[in-house]
Amino acid sequence: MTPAELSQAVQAAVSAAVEAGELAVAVPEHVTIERPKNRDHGDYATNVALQLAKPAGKPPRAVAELLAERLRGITGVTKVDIAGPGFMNITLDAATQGELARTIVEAGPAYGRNEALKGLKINLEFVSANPTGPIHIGGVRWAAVGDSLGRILKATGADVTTEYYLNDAGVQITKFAKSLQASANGKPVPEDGYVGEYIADIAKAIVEGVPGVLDLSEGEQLEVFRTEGLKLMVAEIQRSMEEFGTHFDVWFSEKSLHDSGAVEKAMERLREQGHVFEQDGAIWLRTTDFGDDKDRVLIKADGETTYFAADAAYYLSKRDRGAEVSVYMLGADHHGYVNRLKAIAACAGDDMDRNIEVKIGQFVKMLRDGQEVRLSKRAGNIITIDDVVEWIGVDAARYMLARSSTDSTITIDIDLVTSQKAENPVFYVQYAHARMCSVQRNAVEKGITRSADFKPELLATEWESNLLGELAQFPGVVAKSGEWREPHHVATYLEKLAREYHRFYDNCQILPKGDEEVTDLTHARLWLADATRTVIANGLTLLGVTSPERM
RNA sequence: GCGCUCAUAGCUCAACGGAUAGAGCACUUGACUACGGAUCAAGAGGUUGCAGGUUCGAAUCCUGCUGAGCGCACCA
Repeated sequence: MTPAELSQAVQAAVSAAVEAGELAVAVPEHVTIERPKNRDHGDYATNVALQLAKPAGKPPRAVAELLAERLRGITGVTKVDIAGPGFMNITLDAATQGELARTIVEAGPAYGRNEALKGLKINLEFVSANPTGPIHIGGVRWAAVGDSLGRILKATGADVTTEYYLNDAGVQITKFAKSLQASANGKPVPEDGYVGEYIADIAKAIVEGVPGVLDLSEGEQLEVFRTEGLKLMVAEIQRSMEEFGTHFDVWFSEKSLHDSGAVEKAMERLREQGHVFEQDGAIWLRTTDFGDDKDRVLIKADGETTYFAADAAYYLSKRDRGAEVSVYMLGADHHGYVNRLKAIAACAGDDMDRNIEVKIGQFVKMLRDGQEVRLSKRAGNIITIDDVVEWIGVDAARYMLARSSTDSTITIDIDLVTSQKAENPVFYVQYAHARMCSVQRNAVEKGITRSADFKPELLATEWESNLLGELAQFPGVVAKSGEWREPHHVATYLEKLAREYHRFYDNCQILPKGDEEVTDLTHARLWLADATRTVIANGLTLLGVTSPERM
């Protein structure tokens, strides 16, 4: 029996009590079933009686007693205790719990998928760093978190489009082009230009790829450096993302919004909604109607459209392409945009509490020898994605960046994460997987094939029970991560699961020792080990981390 | 000045408003003639920044304070 099934059973018990006239309450839509920290409290616990006590006008323990009586009649439930203020502690029999191992193995990669967000169309935009340089560490965090979130949302039934917004229009691109041009001509970097070896690399590539470029007039040259530089920089970003295992369904060009007239159309739509006005020769959007601290300019007095106008057009583009929810993942230095972005949605007539979500990610620090690392050879005073991959590898980088809440600033100690001796969370989880693969290899060597005749009731020790209980949590964890847009719960979960597996492994011999007989217990434990391997692999896949068979 | 985010073990981080706040690292002590010791077991380590409030119950929600990071353009 899974927690979800148990939850339904409790709901049914509430319904039955209501129908019997014993409880005058509305049946709750969700009944929380949790795994008690203290196993003396049973296999599962629910606080539903505490929640229903007030509306029912009865003491919590009395409500609990009504429900407990009904739950005790369910097959597989061996005990229902009432504890503390009114918790119901539920104990299942071993066979009912053990059956889960078969369910998981048979589901394979599908175990964990759920329908919590079934059919919801979500646009997930992340990284979106300016194509004027390599992706820096903040962008790397979003690549890890955003890509994982995309995978989790898909597993949760959502219809997700992942997207990278390329700011390929505007003054920063001109600055970038001028920096390339200066480099190609052996001139010093212009005021406020971009510095770093990558500028020289790209400039050189352009000079080699476009013969005669340096013979063109200054203005013609600049155009070549603009278009070619952009092309090369975007290609490099795409390569970096690809190598990082991060996939975007759409690379959306800001320039295309301007070129296609989408910006003008967007402003027209906002005007129809009544939030556009003119003042001091400029065109404004009255974002203060929806909580922004000042109104925003769409068209400057000189006739130029602003970046903000493109943002508005971009939001509407996402909407037009079917997104019910647009999720923006921004760095902490952009938190000032939250209100204005949400105001765009509201000004367009959307629900700013539902149709748009803005997530803010805090900064990442990297340490080596106890000192913060700030410098990158290739790009001056920033750490690039390639630096991170070179230092700690894709798996460790993705895992470490995705395992913490984006609300926390995080510090990654390069020495810890790369050390062969020091344990670290990535290897801890991966090792559990490799260990199970090893057991399976040994089983094959011994000629043991997991029997279809599975006796779940044999998985009865506390270690097996704990492991099964943890395995049962997985679909709920995935659903929660998706609903809350917080991938780190998957990592936290995997660490707990790996811990339970290692405990099981150390206390429960799976394969026969020496010339001992192969027993039903051998088979039952192989089912359990295989189920655990499946869940760890599924979880690591959601994080975009590999599941090695050997380490 | 205004606003956003954060503050949990020596360090890095967890904890749907729930029971005794948990892991890993580091530290102490044990366990390989058993499937991988990158593991396990035991120990030590906390006034959840401070002060109030809400309630059956607060690290979590509210208010104030302190401290840190960031942001407050007709820039992008």
